[in-house]
Amino acid sequence: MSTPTRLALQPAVTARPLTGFEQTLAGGTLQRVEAKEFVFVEGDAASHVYRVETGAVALFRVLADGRRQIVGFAYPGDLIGLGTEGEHVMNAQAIKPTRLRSLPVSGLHRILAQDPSLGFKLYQAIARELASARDLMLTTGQRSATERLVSFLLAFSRRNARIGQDPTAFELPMTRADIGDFLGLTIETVSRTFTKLKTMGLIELPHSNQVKLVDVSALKSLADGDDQDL
Amino acid sequence: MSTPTRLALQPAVTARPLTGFEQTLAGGTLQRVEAKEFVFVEGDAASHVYRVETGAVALFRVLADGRRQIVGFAYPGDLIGLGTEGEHVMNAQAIKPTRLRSLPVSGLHRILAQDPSLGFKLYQAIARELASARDLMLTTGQRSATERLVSFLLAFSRRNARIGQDPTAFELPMTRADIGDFLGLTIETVSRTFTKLKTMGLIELPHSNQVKLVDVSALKSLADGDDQDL
DNA sequence: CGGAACATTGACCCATGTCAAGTGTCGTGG
DNA sequence: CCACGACACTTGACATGGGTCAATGTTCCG
Repeated sequence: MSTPTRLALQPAVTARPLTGFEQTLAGGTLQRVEAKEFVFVEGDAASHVYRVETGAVALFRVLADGRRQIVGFAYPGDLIGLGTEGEHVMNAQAIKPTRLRSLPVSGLHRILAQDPSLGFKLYQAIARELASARDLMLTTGQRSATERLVSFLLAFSRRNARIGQDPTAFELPMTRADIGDFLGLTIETVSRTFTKLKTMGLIELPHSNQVKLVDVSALKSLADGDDQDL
Repeated sequence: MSTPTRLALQPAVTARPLTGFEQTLAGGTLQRVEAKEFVFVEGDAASHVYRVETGAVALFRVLADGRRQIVGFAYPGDLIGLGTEGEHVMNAQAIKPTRLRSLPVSGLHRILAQDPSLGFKLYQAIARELASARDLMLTTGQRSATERLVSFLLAFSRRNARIGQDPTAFELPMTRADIGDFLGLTIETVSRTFTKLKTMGLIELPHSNQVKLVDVSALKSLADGDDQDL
């Protein structure tokens, strides 16, 4: 699990941008985290909230026997560390070189006192987070490896569309192992499923981390069920 | 899926009691729902928040091919309908005769204006909800049928302990099908796993819905990984 | 150039899904 | 009070998707 270079602290929760909160956070401290460095680990005191500026962070828990469940990835604009008070229940580890802006929770409380509407905004932010957690449950719950991986790729595509980037070609910041631990599959199954989609002509893989969606509608019908955010 | 007797409306989210909010809700309208009746369905306008007084409610989504993913059960004291604005993304169906107290969302907003701290309370309530959704992901993600079912039973046990009831004997309000759709297993696997636990002498099943935990520590070690709330 | 980390591929096996009876249990109507 | 039907649960036999173990390929970086 590599060197847990702890950096800071707070309960784990991703969330979409949060206007109003934004300005405040803009004043926060900017920090760099190398790939594989931890932002915080389970049990750390929950003292800061972070916004990812560049890079990507994985949020996960580890079971007693070492299996790892990634509960989400945080990309630029996402918040991590929102959630419980007290101790972190989650680990947050950068999966590539990442810049974060942090705000101490104490500061958050100060702002809350000044701007009462912030509480409601936090509530909305975390509600969105909950929705995406439930989407993952849906994805993970009773679907086949192919359905899971395709849902994952389509979620990526949607995210790209939202931020104005090419929804049919993107670079995956995470390894097969990360994807597997996110979707509840093994590395091998993830790999085989990628190969299968490639063979079916639905995607192309110029490099193992670069995905091109060739037949989006076929992919959509493969994903079948609902699936939304992730 | 039986008669969808719609009753009311709001996005789906369970949550633990919520002091302060409590009094307000106490003034809400009390209503009865029969087993299998719907409190709200996907697509309904999200107009009310409910607190379960007695009974139990299942929250679920349905995939295109008919598979059903239950994302949570709401028991007495739990709130449902907190979450998104707009339309429900979830179905809420009583699994036994249930009494609910409801508060229109408009009322919620009015109170929010008067009591700004409520926003933060809502935030905390939903954060707890998120934590339990993530626990379910953990349970569902990469664990065996036995681990899943045992985690489920232990979560029930913990809930009972919390509300001052016997943590070693309880009645399950839901069917095997419900449990299966919650844990991502088939009815048959759920049934077989119950039988297996019984054969191993870890539980007793006086009736199929009545569970007695005989060897809790053995069960705990079977559940292995973390698991918390559910 | 060499080694480490990641990814792919193959062969095999097992847990769980699927299909199909069969067995309670409960409520209703005769 | 019994008989029937509906439903939920259990159990068995079989099929299969994906996990496991192992070998090989590829990419990247020192």
